[in-house]
Amino acid sequence: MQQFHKDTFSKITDSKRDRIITTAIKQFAEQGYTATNINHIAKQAGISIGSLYSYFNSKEDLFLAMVEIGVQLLNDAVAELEAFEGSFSDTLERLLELTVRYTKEHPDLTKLYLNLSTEELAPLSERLTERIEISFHGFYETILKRAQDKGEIPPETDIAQAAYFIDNQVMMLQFSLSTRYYAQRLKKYLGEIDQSVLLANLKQSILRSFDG
Amino acid sequence: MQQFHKDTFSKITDSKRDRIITTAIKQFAEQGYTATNINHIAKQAGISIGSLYSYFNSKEDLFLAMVEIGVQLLNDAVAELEAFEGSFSDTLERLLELTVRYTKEHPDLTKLYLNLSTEELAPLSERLTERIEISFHGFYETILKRAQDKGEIPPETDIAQAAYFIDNQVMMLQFSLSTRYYAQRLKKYLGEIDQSVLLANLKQSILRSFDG
Amino acid sequence: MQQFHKDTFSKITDSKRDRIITTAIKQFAEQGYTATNINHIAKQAGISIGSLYSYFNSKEDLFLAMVEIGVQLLNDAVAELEAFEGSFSDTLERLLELTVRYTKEHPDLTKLYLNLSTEELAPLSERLTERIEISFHGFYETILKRAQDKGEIPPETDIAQAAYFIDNQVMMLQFSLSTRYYAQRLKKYLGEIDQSVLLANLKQSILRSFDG
Amino acid sequence: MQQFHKDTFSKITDSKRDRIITTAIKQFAEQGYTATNINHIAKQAGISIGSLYSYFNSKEDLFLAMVEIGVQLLNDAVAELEAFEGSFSDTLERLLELTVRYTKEHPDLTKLYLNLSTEELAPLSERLTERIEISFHGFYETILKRAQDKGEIPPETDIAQAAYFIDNQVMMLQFSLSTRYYAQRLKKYLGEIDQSVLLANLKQSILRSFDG
DNA sequence: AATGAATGAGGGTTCATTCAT
DNA sequence: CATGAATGAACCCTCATTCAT
Repeated sequence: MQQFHKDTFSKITDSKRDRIITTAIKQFAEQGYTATNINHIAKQAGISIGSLYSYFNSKEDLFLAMVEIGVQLLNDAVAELEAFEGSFSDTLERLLELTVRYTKEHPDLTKLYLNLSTEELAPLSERLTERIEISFHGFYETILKRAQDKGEIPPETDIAQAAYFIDNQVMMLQFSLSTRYYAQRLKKYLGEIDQSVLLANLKQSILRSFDG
Repeated sequence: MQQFHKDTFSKITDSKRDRIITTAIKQFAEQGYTATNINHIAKQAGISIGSLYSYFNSKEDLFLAMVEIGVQLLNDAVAELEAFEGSFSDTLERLLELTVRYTKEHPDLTKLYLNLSTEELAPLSERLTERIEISFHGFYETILKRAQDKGEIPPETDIAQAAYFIDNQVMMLQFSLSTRYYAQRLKKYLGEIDQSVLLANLKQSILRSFDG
Repeated sequence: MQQFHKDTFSKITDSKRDRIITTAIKQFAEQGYTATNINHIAKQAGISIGSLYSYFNSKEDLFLAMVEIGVQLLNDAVAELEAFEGSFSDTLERLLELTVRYTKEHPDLTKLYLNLSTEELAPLSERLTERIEISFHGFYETILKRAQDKGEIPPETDIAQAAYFIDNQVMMLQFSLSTRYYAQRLKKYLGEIDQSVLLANLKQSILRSFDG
Repeated sequence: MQQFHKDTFSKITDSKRDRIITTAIKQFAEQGYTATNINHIAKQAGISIGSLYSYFNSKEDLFLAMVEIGVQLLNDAVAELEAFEGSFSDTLERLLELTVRYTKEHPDLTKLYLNLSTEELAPLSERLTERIEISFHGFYETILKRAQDKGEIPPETDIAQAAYFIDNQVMMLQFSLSTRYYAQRLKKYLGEIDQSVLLANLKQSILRSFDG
């Protein structure tokens, strides 16, 4: 599988690598791909531009490498959750809590993801196709199938579609928790709502949508 | 209320205005705000840069004017729907159909909207705050209240939250219908699904979420 | 003798002509020739750009016409003074007073003149050569010759040079009274000096320079 | 104390730095601030625009840096003169000679200075306020005080004003020696005068202005 | 005569990438 | 390997001038 960074990037000190990652992700997240200045990233990360180019072949690769890191983080978190054995309702609750925690810990990654989903970056996102979103997708199918087996949701439920609808809500939740625009939109709809109430209601709404 | 174009823009021929609007929206939608070249827009629209700047004070204003046009179009469509008097289920069906139609007719506007929601453009979107999204917001509350009055949904339903969750699904639907990234995501979840099936299922899922 | 405005400029209403003159002189004076925008002048003067170009062939001509008007104003003031029959000392005093009055009434004209003297505008100033500065030059020679005849200054005084040195001081006085830079310079040298004291001392200094 | 160039400008080869300085000063001097094209300066100095912008943050800074260099040159020259211990008359003579020499060696710097004094550049000149003109100002006061102590000029002489009047003449001399406009003006007053005669007369005129 | 929309070359500045040290 | 100076195409925007109405 292709990698977006050169081998040298694996060999540098953790501290330097972290500085680059943190800085680059932040800049790309906040300014978008085109408006972000690679030279500024290097300067702010305390390395030379030459070095940056010895770790990544181009701006594009740097960007994709950063996205990949974000995806990996999410993958790890979800994998942890997949092991959880509880009722469907509890799993859903944990999923939402995890989503909130992940998004609050890494708000820049969600912004980055939103940027990536933009038409401007479709050519870039296509270079990522195989790797991205595997995580949640598989997870949803797993827990839904399990719930179906346990009779928690009706046997006639179309699992793929259910997974898709749930993911829609989860994604919008992420956006709402990390970007100004969607936060503002949420506020317009719900005012200064308590987060736990929102999560509880979202869970109930999802659960109910399986009834019938 | 503030306007983003200069008065001169109202005075030019419809054909010229349409060429500018179509070209500008397309470029901004496909390339994003920063990567879009104002001079290219002018050339492609068949006018001089000087003229473009006599219609709009800046790239920013041009962009916002284009977004406003998109919002207006959506407002008009929704207003039409608001007059419809049918069952909640039928109204929902019409809403989804309208969404599909609008999105397919104006895929660039949805892309534009996605761009606008990006953190990079938060400063711009804040210049629009009052105007945008009013349309759907009010519409949802109206039809939900009406449904509640008619006993089609439970009296204890939190209308604001229901509206928000529905809008989440509708927005994701729009993105899925107009941007490569979300289309790809939908395909990963659902394969080459028939659109009418998707809509029917989405409607059922939403309706069920009110039961309980 | 060449004129810098077209005939049409003579035919418009006084009010319109005055508005143009006031606005143009102010802009040129404050922003310099190159940085001044002709279209802005037209707008601010309440006329169309087309009209402006029907009065003047070019930006250059407009500028020169404005300078010419300033020179004419000064000529008139000096001519009035030339008729004065008093002692050399009194004449000098009146000259300085006149200079102050003229400069305070028309600070923009002095700024304009300073701009004109700049190397950038040498090609323009050369188009004015015959007309400009005639006024003061002749005036100085006249009063100095008169003073020499009356025995107020020594017969061996080189009148041309004396005139030149006096004009130097008068010009610097004008600059000091109308431009920020020279006002600041004066303040550095003399602090918050009373103007009448400055004038009195300048007169004395000039008078003394003839003694010996 | 603030500096107008970036650190990089100090690190380049002398030859390159000199080429930039010479070219920039010449262009600014001859065309004025606004009409000067930064890209032309770069090209003529044999460097890229990008490089120029890596030495200076903006056109404004480049301009101010050039002015500062001129001021420094003058400061150095004056400092040299301040050490001279001779009669007041001899000192004055040396001052005028120095002025002539400096102005002929660096005619562009005087033109630059004239530009700077223009109202258009008042905002820029204010960024320089503390540094500029200190040189001559202090020098005049020093030599005048010394002359007063030695009884060469009357004890009641107002030194600040005398300094100011002398500087006026010295500045006009500089302008006359380096700019077309003031050279032309001098010619109108004095014809094709021998320079040494002019200097001698100016010195006498100044000296006489202290008698009484 | 008056208008002001239209033009497009030109200007200050940025930034991804290269390469000599 | 690391550095950061150097490059120059490209971008947003301005403005003197023209010309159809």
